Amino acid sequence: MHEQLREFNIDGFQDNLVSWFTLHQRSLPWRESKDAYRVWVSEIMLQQTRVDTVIPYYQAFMREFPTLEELAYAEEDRILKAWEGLGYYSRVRNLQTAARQVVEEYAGQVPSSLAEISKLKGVGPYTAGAILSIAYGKPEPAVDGNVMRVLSRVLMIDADIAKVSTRKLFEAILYDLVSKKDPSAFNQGLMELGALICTPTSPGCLLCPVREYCQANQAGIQESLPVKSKKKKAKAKQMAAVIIRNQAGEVLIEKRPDKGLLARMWQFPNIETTKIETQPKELKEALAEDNVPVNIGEKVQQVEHVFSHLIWSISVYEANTVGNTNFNREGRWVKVSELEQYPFPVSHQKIIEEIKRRQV
DNA sequence: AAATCGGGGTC
DNA sequence: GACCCAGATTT
Repeated sequence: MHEQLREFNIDGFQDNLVSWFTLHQRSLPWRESKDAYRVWVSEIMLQQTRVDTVIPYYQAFMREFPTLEELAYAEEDRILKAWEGLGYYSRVRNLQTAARQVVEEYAGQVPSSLAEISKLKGVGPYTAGAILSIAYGKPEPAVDGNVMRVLSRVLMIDADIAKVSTRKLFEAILYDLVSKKDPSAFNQGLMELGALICTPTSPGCLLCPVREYCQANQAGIQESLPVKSKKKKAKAKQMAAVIIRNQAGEVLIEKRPDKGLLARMWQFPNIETTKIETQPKELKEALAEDNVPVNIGEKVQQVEHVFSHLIWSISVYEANTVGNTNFNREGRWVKVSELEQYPFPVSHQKIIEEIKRRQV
């Protein structure tokens, strides 16, 4: 028994939590079935993403890719388009890689052992535990941000939840604490409690089904837990992007590199700059290098876009081709009406909106 | 262990 | 602005 659970009423805590979850759980689309593929997709989508944001994406995704096999062999632009606007796009590329793994190595059956499921691309400690407990009823810990907040308070633990070592501490505790009778309801109950009652600010302790077991509540310090170190703030990047039209009135788009930020999403040609004044000249030179001779026109838009670790400040210019072009990257000339077929990051969707505004 | 990787809701 | 969100991977 883990030392943090000495004198802790494990059975009472489990019973209250599972009963509360059974009675008060929200009706969510991924709770309609225990199918491992459906549970898996939902868990990947929910990583660092709110339930309300995920719901419409999940429903559309399951209509588009109803089975593991259909996802495994879909075109990459289709899966990125289905993820467009959700962020952390490597999630869906890893999900497809893993779906192929399951089809080819496990005959299409999502593995049910911790060792095997953990080998799947994009399936880390949390997701492995979530799928194993929810889809297969296995008593594995599933430690997400909700669970760390709830347990920090219940067991009055002040370790920094930003650290990996703290997540491991909670996993070790949960091996003893998780219900062996209903691991699915227990794990989902912990997360549901964190989402509905044991919230980051002003938790609803008066409504909490496990208040009698909560050491932080008894000490009156629930609002000061969990402890989490601050992350440093985002860095600003100045960019210049360009809407280039050819003589057919088409615009030039390109695919981003295979790795890194927004990998393999589409975008308008752009460069990083240091000075506003020289942006038109720098754009013209960069495009000439890529065999797209242009005349740069007016600046038509300023896009500010905030990521978690950086801020893009994009000046957007218009341009027209001069003579023949032979773009030496992965690019495409497309009609404005065709832009919506390609997956763009939100920052460049803002540019598309501006193009459409200026057309009407 | 720290940095990277999105986007949106909330206070 | 800062924080948070059913985190995983890379450096």
